[in-house]
Amino acid sequence: MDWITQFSALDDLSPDLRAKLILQTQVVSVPKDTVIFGPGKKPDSMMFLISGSVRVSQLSETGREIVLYRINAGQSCFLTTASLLAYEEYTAEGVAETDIKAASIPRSVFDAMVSQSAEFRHFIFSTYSKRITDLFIVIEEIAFKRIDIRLAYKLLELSDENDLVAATHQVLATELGTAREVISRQLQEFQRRSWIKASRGIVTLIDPIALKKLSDSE
Amino acid sequence: MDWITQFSALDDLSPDLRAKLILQTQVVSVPKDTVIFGPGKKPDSMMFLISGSVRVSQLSETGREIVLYRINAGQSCFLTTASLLAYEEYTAEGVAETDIKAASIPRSVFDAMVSQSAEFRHFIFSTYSKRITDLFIVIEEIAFKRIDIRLAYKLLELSDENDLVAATHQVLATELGTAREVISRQLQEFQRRSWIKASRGIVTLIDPIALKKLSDSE
DNA sequence: CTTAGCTTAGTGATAATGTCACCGACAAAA
DNA sequence: TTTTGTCGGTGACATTATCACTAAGCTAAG
Repeated sequence: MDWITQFSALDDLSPDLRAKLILQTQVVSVPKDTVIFGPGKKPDSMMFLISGSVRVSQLSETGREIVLYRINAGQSCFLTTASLLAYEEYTAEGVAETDIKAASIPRSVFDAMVSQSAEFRHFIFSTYSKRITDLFIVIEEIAFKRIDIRLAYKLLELSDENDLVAATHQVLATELGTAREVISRQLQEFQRRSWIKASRGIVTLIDPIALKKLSDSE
Repeated sequence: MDWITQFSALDDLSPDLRAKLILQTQVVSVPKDTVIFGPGKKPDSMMFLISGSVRVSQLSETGREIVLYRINAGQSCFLTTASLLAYEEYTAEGVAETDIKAASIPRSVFDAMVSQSAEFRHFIFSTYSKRITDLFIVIEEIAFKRIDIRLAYKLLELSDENDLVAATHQVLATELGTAREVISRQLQEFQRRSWIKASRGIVTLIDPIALKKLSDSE
């Protein structure tokens, strides 16, 4: 199966370039929880994610952590790209959140594709642009938004079709870059208002409307 | 005078591409304090900064603001690039901190250069990479570092050869994404310890060594 | 089944940071 | 010289972070 079909942004790639790209890349599988890159672990090729998701977070010296964004299927991992192109060191870490499949693209092939295909260029620059937007949003939120608003938003984001959030307080704290105790206390407050029901490792949303209202209140 | 000489990363550009680039770009002058791009103000071309500096900051709905990074001479402004390439809307704002000169590059010329020159590609990707690193650092600092440490660092960064910092408390607050009162109180504490002398619009560093020591303390 | 050991969550005390409302000091312009 | 706007100071209070500890729930080994 041709992995490029997963990348709708590359639909318009010319047949010969498409063939060339497939020929020169390799599909790799990586098990869940693998550290793809991080401090002291340089990626060895550029990754285009075919299935699964990768969580990218920033680590602090003090052991705290904040989730920056996620790479989903059909997106390229711009940190592996940037890391290989610009020889910069990053302090961020990328971890496979699920078992993943990715196309591994050598530097030289990447460079050739950028040179030869306007579609490929557009895809790459769009990816960069999207990530930068994500980072801007993270900055705005941690700098200016109240933690209860951010938590309400995150609960809605992480909830499944049954309004369940399978996450420990610590995981939620990491998502928002705060401390576990802060999350525990906020969840107690939400529970007191009957917006959620908290149990070990699971948060049940009872009143998602109320949470939505809070998360929207600037 | 050939503006490309200001961009050492483009030294290796081939003579014909260099000539082409100069021919197809326009050098523009922009006075200090001009808003180059921002919410509701899209840039109309990509900018390569020849002289001066541009301050890029993120605005919040509540009127607060945080400085994300600066573009200096010899660097390209990747937000104008990203904005024109990816049609994304950004909430960040770019302001000329000084009178500036910049090379204005049309989209089509940019695309052609990326296609035809490996050196140009490298320059562009390096710029992107550098900015992302800057944003990572900002996130780490606002999420995990104490404000006194960040302020000490910023004072050292902004001080001139006479250990003077020409900035109001409000400006320092914006640099760090915090409130003026917080800065006022921290400066009072620094002054109490005889590390600085504060007067209207000016901070004099009396003991930069002590400030350095604080800013280095994890 | 029971208990030991680990993970997860709860709590009080205190520190650090942010917010609000206001005041006074200073400086440039009228 | 008066007015006006910018800048900085302050108290009261709210929010968030940190620290040290306890307790509760889950799992697996004895």
